[in-house]
Amino acid sequence: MELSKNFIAGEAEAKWYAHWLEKGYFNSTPDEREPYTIVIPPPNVTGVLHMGHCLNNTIQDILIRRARMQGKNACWVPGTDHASIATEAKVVGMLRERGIAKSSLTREEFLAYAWEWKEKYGGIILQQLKKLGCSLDWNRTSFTMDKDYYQSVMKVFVDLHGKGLIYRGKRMVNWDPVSLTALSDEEVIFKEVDSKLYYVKYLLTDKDGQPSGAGLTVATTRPETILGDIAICVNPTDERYTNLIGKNVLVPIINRVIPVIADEYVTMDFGTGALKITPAHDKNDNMLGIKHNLKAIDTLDASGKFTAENLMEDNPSELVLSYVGVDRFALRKKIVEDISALQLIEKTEEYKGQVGTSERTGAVIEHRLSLQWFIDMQKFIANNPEILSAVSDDTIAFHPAKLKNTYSHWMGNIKDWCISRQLWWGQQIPAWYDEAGNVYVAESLEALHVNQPETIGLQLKQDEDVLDTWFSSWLWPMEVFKGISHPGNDDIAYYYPSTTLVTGQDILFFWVARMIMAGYEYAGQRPFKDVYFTGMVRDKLGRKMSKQLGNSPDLLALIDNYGADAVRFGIMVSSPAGNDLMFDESALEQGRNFNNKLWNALKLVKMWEARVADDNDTSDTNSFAINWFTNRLNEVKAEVEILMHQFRLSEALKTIYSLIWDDFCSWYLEWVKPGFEQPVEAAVFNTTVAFFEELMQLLHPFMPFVSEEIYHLLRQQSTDLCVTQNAPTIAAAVPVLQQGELLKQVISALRDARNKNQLKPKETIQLHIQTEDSAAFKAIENIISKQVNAAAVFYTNDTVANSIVVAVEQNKFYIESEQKLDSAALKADLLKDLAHQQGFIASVQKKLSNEKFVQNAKPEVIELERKKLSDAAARIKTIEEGLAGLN
RNA sequence: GGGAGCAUAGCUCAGUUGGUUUAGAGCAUCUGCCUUACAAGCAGAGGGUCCGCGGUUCGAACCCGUGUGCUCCCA
Repeated sequence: MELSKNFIAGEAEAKWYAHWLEKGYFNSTPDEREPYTIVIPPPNVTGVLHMGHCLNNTIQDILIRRARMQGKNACWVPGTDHASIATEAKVVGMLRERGIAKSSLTREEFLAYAWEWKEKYGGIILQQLKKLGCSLDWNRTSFTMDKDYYQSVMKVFVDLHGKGLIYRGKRMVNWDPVSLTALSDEEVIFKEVDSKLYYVKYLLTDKDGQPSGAGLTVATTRPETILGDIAICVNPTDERYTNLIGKNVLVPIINRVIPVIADEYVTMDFGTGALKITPAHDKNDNMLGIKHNLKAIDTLDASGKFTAENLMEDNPSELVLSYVGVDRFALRKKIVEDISALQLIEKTEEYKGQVGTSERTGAVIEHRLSLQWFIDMQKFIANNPEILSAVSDDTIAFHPAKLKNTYSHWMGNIKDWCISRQLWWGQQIPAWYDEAGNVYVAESLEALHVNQPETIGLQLKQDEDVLDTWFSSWLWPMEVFKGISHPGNDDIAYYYPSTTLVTGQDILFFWVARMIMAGYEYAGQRPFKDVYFTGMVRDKLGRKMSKQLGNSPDLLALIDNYGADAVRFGIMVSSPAGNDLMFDESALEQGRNFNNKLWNALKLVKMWEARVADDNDTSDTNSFAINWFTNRLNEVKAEVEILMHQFRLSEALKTIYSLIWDDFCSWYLEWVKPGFEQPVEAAVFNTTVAFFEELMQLLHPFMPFVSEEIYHLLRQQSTDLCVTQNAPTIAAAVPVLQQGELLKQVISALRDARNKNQLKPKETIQLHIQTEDSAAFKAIENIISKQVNAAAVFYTNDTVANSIVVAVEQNKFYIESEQKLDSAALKADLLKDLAHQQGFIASVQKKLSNEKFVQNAKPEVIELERKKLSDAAARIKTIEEGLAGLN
């Protein structure tokens, strides 16, 4: 069969993926084998595959394919997340383009559009994962809004509510005035922005409440909230203000009389040391407001526009009423102007401050008081102390382990989790209100009527809000096996807890921590044994990938250009565990070149097929080569096993790459390669094919397509590589490996000497070997002469005059050639080496002559130093002989 | 403001309880080769104040202190 010039990735990918699916290799059902379970971090249902997914899922596929080849029952569960905020934003955007406003729709109409959108775009991302070669059990595809899943979320809400872990409360929340919803702390991104610090004067009042002329200056970045001020706060130890504590001041424009109070919270050296308190619009102010029992006056509505609704007690002036409906940023300007007109702005300073923005819409968030549902996290953790201990004692092992600190630090400072979102797309909160405002919680209205018959006949209205997306995805490792909706079923009993979770560091708190919480609360055990955290994929300049920068490559185009295996190789070879990854397309090129290298090695072996010798003779040289590679392969298999166990995937791949490219192709194949059109020994051919198969097996989890293709082209196979079980690893024989290393060193040193002396590759040499072990060299002299282009090999006990001398360990090699040697260059080279050796020997001698070293160091260390000394001395002797021979 | 981490070749990174030749790999660079598997290749080479300073030790890239620079998380 004629093989194409290069490996054609696209054809192999389509062919093998379809074949694997048809054979059902990726499907798993419980049996007597040990399970190896991974649940995919569910991507957003309407998302498309990006580099982060590529990294993440390649890693998962490597782990799951390797487990499958190790005889485990490998189960990798796919699925998607309904992603309430992101998806709703997309649907709203789509409707806007069609000229439909969300506000003109009923909830049911909107949800119909959303489902339509989901049916159309949902799952595209899953198709893309197939392109990457991901071996997911597609029969198990889950979605966080599937009927059972939805019901399990309801069940958990009701359960936690019943346990007193969920409460409803008016709290200060992060409010996104664009999407009109509360955000959890984790959804707020702090950005540094240039703003201004305004110094505003509040006039002191006399006994009659009239302005006394004197004033108190407050520095603020948010003058638009001034009309909600309820107090001025100073530090009680601040001598500048002690006489003012207890006095009253007037709020500019609205002329509300407010007190000056004292609290240690206030930093004396920020601004003027006096802080205005606006409990409705700032978290810290709110905290102070509660402490000092102050009223909160809300002056901004849900969309961040001014409202006078709560100002009626202040008899608002026409000026104040003119602000109604003005957006917060315009309002800031207006109020500054108006206070300025009252001559109450003392000065303005430039200020760099941190501003919270919404992760989804980018809008500057407001702190806003609103009625939300919360989970009492302290209590939750107190009920399940394993949430903390499991991570600290490695019951759940984090890779890299440094994230354990981050986890425990976060857990130690945990805040209650706001789980309600003012959206429609998602699980609607299962709470109903009667006309009197009483709240009833139940899995459904029917359930409510059954549980609390007194509610029958009441006018009930369900809570408008939905639950935070993470309130459903924290159940993922259980509910993909229907562990919540159908407790105790065969799947959950077999697959849970899952083996490894692979996810991004950025969702450690959002998701990983909460799955651990849910795992202990609802399954009574850890949700996974190991967590492998990936870093962020950045571009080669270290920038985050973003649409604005346009530095986010189109993954499918990359797969088309380089092939899926090359993409997998490229992303894995440059991905240190847990660190950010600088993505560079040249890594993919390396992957494609590797494919090609494999392909060419295959072509060589296939060429031999027609020329296998009839007899069964095997030369000593070839026996040596085979024996060496057998052991080298065993050595690397053991190394890879350790690396995989430590989740050092990138290093495992590099190790395999080097084994194939360097040891197999550059050394082994060259050693056993017959001369032009010469027959190949039967043993060489058969063993080489077997080696090649083992190499493909080792590589398969990383590069599944090219390995499967080559495996089948090597010879007729009875099964597929994808499910071929690994043979147990055999310990390598060290002496054979050492001999191989010596041979490589000799060849490299001789080639280097040839190169330095500008001997043309085609020019043959006479090689003289001076060694104490000529028998060892006789077995491999054919390899040496082939590799360094020697016409003849001699053994000698003496220096060979007018030759290039090369020393490797205790052995000396003399190169004789027709070409005249450049003795000056040779001499310079030898002198340089001599100086290096002498420097080295001096440092070793210094160590050995140090009595304290000899007394304290371990015997084997001293022994080693002695060996270094004798090796170096021998080497110096050789160099000196070489120098003498040149003169 | 609080916490965590990082700094090794031009770039990206290894370097296991402190001792395995005065530090390794891949990529990039340079030199020579179109050698019948492979120029998407082959053979070789050069390149480092292990961030600075101080300390512990017989011995430090590794441990301790300190300074500098960077990154991330939290407020």
